[in-house]
Amino acid sequence: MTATNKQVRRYWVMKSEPSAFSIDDLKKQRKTSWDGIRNYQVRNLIRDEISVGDIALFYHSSSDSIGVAGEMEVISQAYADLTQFNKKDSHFDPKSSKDDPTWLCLDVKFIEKYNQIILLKDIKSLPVMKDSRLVSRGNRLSVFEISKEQYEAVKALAEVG
DNA sequence: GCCAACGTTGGC
DNA sequence: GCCAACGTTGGC
Repeated sequence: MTATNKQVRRYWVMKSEPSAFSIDDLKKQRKTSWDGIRNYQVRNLIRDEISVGDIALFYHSSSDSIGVAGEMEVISQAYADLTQFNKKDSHFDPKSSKDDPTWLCLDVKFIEKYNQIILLKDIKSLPVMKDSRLVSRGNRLSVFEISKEQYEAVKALAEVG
């Protein structure tokens, strides 16, 4: 066993409607289970691609100020999302079984809330974001990857304020 | 396995 | 609240 198993940190965007769960909610709770994912592409991403230690931008969608509200860190691997088994939960999935759960979630912890939301319209003006899902119309993935350069460009917008 | 209909997402 | 985009479902 050599000490060369350190992974390169990857960067993600995770979307949430702030009326359901916002950066302020995460700040208060310090960490949360990012559950309710009901899209196969996103499930496969969190299962196969996202690692503990990765960074995710917290994106507020469908709200008065659409954009990136802050940052969080992934603190667990993917595991079974319990809401799929709860009949009273809006994410209940009658086709899923406990032996072979269809849906997964993972845990994230609060890192930072930006002083102001980095608005989508400002993100769109960054050349480095041109081909990102973040600015593409009709992007329905609630979790997707961005490059380190893109992450840094967005973060720089938060710092100039 | 194709593809039209349907349902949901999400920016405006 | 509208509607375009697009993932999912279901009939064939």
